[in-house]
Amino acid sequence: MSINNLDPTDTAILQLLQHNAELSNKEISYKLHKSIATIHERVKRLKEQGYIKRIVAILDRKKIDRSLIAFSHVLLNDHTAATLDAFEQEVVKFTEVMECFQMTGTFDFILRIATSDMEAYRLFYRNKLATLPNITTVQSFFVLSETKSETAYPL
Amino acid sequence: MSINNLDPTDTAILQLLQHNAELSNKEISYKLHKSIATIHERVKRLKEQGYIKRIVAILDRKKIDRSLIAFSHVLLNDHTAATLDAFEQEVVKFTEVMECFQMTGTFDFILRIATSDMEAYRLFYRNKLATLPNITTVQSFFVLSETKSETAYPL
DNA sequence: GTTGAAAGACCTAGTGA
DNA sequence: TCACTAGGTCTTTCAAC
Repeated sequence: MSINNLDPTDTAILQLLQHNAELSNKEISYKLHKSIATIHERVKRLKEQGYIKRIVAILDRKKIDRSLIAFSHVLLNDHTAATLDAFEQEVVKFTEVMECFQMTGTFDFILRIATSDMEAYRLFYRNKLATLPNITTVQSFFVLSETKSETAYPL
Repeated sequence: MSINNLDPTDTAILQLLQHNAELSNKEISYKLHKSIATIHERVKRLKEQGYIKRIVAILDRKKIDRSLIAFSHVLLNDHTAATLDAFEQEVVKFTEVMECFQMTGTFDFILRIATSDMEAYRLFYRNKLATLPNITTVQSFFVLSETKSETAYPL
């Protein structure tokens, strides 16, 4: 449940793999002054126990035509479980929706939307998001520039 | 520059690796009905050309004591280049700041903050974020639940 | 751009310390 | 946890198509 299950070696391994999962067990063992067998065992356990959810390739979104990122704040008509569930169930199906969080505060959801450009966002908004039932308001904010974008948590 | 440089094989490789970068060239070659050498060559090129920025381990943030995610909207006093640059330069140093985007609209930056709990967020806010110069307002929104969180862009 | 083959590196499980 | 072993798999290169 907690980070307290992890000793300094586990933590160091996670730290390394968060930044570069192409490191071989051999390279990690060298960096951490441990045997290959130890690293192999640790990594296997960290995956089995779910600390490492998956290993993925991070792409340059500008090179694959996803230059525009928008954050959209969605407010629903009512907050019954049925309405919330129905919205979540539908919105996650849209491929433009990279993330969906239910929030505290003055609105219900934050969506992170990735599209090629403003026109593509407009089409997404008109033809997909705005067609969902029970939406009161959608407020959209657009990313001008990305100052920091990190997938690795400090440990 | 564009996705148009990519043929269907490249696209398929990126699609696979975005979801699971542990796939071997052999497994990919089997899935795509190509030779191992071809896949090897393609992946190498996709990395060299920057389509694949890096391969990383995605951790379960709740297991490593980063249960609370906040989105913070920051408005600065003025919008001179010097003020914007100074803010960016300092805010990215905070390890709690996972992402920082400069935005269009009614505020200047969106930060995604990861902390262990509300008390840790309070400390971050009081001792780090609020100490930066030229901040007019900070509005914070907290994640109740994560409905979707995807690193893979559709291709 | 693609292929098969071949050498070398790596992974993985097992043993014993 | 470590060192060592050994079989199997994967990576990487290259000549050839």
